[in-house]
Formats: sequence, C-alpha cells, structure tokens
Amino acid sequence: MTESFNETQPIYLQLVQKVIMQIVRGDLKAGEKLPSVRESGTQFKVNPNTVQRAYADLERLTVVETRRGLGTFVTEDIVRLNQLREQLKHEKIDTFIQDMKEMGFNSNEIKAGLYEHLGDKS
Amino acid sequence: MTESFNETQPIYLQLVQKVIMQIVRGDLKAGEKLPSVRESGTQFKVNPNTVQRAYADLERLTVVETRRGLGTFVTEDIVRLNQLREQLKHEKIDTFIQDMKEMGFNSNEIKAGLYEHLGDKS
Amino acid sequence: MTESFNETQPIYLQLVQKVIMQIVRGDLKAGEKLPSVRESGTQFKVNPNTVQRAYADLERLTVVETRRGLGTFVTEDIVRLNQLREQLKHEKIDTFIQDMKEMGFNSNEIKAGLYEHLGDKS
Amino acid sequence: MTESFNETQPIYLQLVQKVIMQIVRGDLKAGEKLPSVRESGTQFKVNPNTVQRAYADLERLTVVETRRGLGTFVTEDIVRLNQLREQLKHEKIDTFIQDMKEMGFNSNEIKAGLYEHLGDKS
DNA sequence: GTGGTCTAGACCACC
DNA sequence: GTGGTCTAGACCACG
Repeated sequence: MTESFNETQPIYLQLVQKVIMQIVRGDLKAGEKLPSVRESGTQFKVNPNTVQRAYADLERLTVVETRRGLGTFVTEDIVRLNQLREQLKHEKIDTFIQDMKEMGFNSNEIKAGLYEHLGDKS
Repeated sequence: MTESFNETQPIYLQLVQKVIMQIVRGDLKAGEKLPSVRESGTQFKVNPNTVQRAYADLERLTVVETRRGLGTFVTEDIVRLNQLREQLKHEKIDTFIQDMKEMGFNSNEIKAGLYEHLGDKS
Repeated sequence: MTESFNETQPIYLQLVQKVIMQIVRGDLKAGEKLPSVRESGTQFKVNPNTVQRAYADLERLTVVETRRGLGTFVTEDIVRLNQLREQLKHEKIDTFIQDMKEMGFNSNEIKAGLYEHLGDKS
Repeated sequence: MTESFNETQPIYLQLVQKVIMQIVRGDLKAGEKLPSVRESGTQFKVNPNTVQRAYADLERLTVVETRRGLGTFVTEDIVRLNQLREQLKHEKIDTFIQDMKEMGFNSNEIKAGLYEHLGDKS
C-alpha cells in the first residue's frame, strides 16, 4: 500500500492532514504514541525533516505533544479531541456547501446530489 | 472585492479554478471572450505570463479556445460545458463524502450534518 | 469541409505547402489561375495579408507568377514543375528514412513497416 | 556537434522531440536521469525555464517523472516506452504515406522510391 | 490589439 | 543540489 502524495500541496501539510484524520477516526487514540519521525520517514519515503515539520505543526494545533526522549503522542485532552472532530466536521460541511453554491447549485440540488451519491455507496 | 491568492497553491492553478468557476456558474458564457492576459494580469496584480500559463492549461482542458490575434474565448461546445459542470459536481460530492467517511461519519450523520448547515443559510 | 490549421506552424507556411501540394498533385495545372488573395482569405478564414504572404513565398520559389491586375498563376515552366515534384519526392523519402533511422529502425524494419501500412490501404 | 534550433518551431517543443528521440533510440534508458534543467540550459544555450517547460510537457506525456529535489527521470514503465516507440513509428509511416499519396504517388511508386533511397545508404 | 515564446534573474520547497 | 513558480521585460506572428 504505497500511498502517494499530491503534487501541488506541500508534503508536510498532507502528512498533517493524514495524522489528524487518523486521530479523528480513532485509529490513533488519546495518549497513543505516533511513529517516530524516522519510522514515518521510511514508511512514507519522505525525508525525516518533512515528518518533523508536520509533527511541529500538529503540536502547534495542540493535538499532539512531544515528550523529550520518548516520542510524539496524541494529546490526552479528550475534550480537545472531541472539539477537533466537531470543528473539522463543521468546516468540511461549510466549505462543501459554499463550494456547491459557488458553482450555482441551490440547497435542493445539493441535497439531491448528495442522496444520489450516498445511495450507491452507503 | 480585491480577492487575493492562496499561499500553498500556485497562482496559475488558482486562476484556472477561478475561471472554471466563472464558467460553471454561468458568469462566463459559451463563446464569451476572456479578458486578455495583460488585462487579467493588471487586474489580479500578477504577471501576464502567469495568466498565460493559466489560459494554456484551460485550453488543454478544452474549456477555452484561443484564436490567433483575437483573444481567448470560452468554448462554444455546450456539451463540453455541461459535462464540465456535472463532472465538477460529482467530484465535489464524492470527495466530500469520502472525507466525511474517513473522519468516521456514516451516511446518516453526513445527511444530518448537511441539513443542519443548510437550515441556517438556504 | 472546414480545414483547420496547425498551431505551431505559421499559417502562411501551411498555405504555401497546401498550394504546392495542389500543384504537384495536378489539381492546379501549369498556367492555371490561383484564387485571389481575397477569395482564399474568405475560404480559409484567414486574413488576406496572410494569403498574400504565402503567394509571395510561392513566387520566390518560382512556382507561381503574379501578373499585375490579372492575378496569380501557376508557372508555365513545365520543366520547373516536374523538377519540383521530383525534388519534393526525394526530400520526403530522405527525411522519412532519416527520421526512422534516428528512431533506431534499420532498412528492413522500415520496409516491413511500410508494407504493413500499405497493405491496409493500398 | 553543436546542434542548433529550428526557427519556426518553439524551442521547448524541439527539446521535447529531442528527448523523445533519445528515449526511443535507447540513448536514454528506463529510469535514467535526465540532465538538470540548468545543465541542459547551459548545454543547449537556452534558458533553464525553456528546458523546464519541455520537461513539464514530457511529464504530461508520461514519458518522464520528476522527483522532488532529485531530478527528472525517464519513466520506469517499460510498457509505456515500447508503446511510445510503436506509436511514433506508426505515426511517421502513416504521415509519410499520406503525404506521398497527397503528392499523387501510388503504393508502387512509394515502394520503388523507398527502395531506391535505401539502396544508396542501407 | 491579441496570444506565444524566450530570457534573466529571483525565491521557494525539498533532499 | 533538484524542480517549480513568478516577475519584468522583450520580441514575434497574427489580425
């Protein structure tokens, strides 16, 4: 499963997204240890520096904490994690609606389109 | 309304998106002339070359045509334009659903979330 | 039958080629009158200036003559026309062979490839 | 052997052709690194941007891949490379035959002409 | 006036 | 070091 990266978006930002997704999905739980920068680096075939940068960003977002000599861990702050999940959900929905309206679709068309697509694969 | 440009995405790609949106929304109709590369350049405060690059991409996507010495025009091929609109709609919806499911939401949660947000602003 | 033009090659050169082809094929015979620049212009939807330039080139190649107030005519010099035909034939074949060899094909492969293609459509 | 550039064709397209030829001939093998845009630039006495444009085109044709910070490489996809060679061969032969027929030569004359020329130099 | 190409030189992200 | 993007300014062909 060699996942590849988008071309126009910086790799470290894609890594940030990837980790956030894992946390929100629950693949990475509160307090759990993230792979080391070296591990991640070899796994995704990117430079450890790039991983490091992504982890730094994640720390700035207060979703992970790094403990010296131990590694990087998902925050224990469950409130923060729930908040993160809700926040991302609202953002995603909002930008989706905004994009669709920018394309000239009204609320009903959006609902209809969504139903159609959920029908096939729900 | 001086819209500015994103940092992470190349300007010329943002221009491509912008024009596609204008076409899909109907602000630019089939056969209509786009502003010249120089005009667009001064309007968006970017170099004409950058606009040129965007227009070249748009031509490769067969949504515009350039006529030597005359200018760049939205394609007259209405079928193509409708296809473009449908294609973008499906892509948007698909990636939205995929993203939401990646975050661990099921179909019903997605629908509910959407309704909630459409309620406020439909 | 709206014939279109290549993008990278100047239109007037493509016109030159077109006329030469008509002469070599015999569609335009020795002494025959070419359409006026205006006629050609409207027919091919190009500027008369462009046609004019093509005709000037053809005159420089001594395959047409322009007579003031009368129009542009294929040269009466039949020797020149035969020479033209032979010259073009040899040039075409030579560059074809050269191109194929540049691509790494040897004489036998070239012959074989040609037979194959002539088989379908001879 | 300082090869120079044609006047009527854009330099970057001539570069594209040149590289494709090198690949088809086997001078550049699957996975091999192309010279950097700066190297090529100085070698051919053109601006690195021009080389860059050619490389971008080649990537769009999926005959090369660029790896961030590493360089530009001939694709490892050997199937693609063989397809490329076959495709170019057929195109060359087809346009050759078409051109010759346009000039009024029939299949036998084409074959005869080819044999004549191959005789001298095969 | 239009788009298309090219140069020179700069800055960025990535390795 | 690599490719990718951008600017400023130039020249060309075409209408």
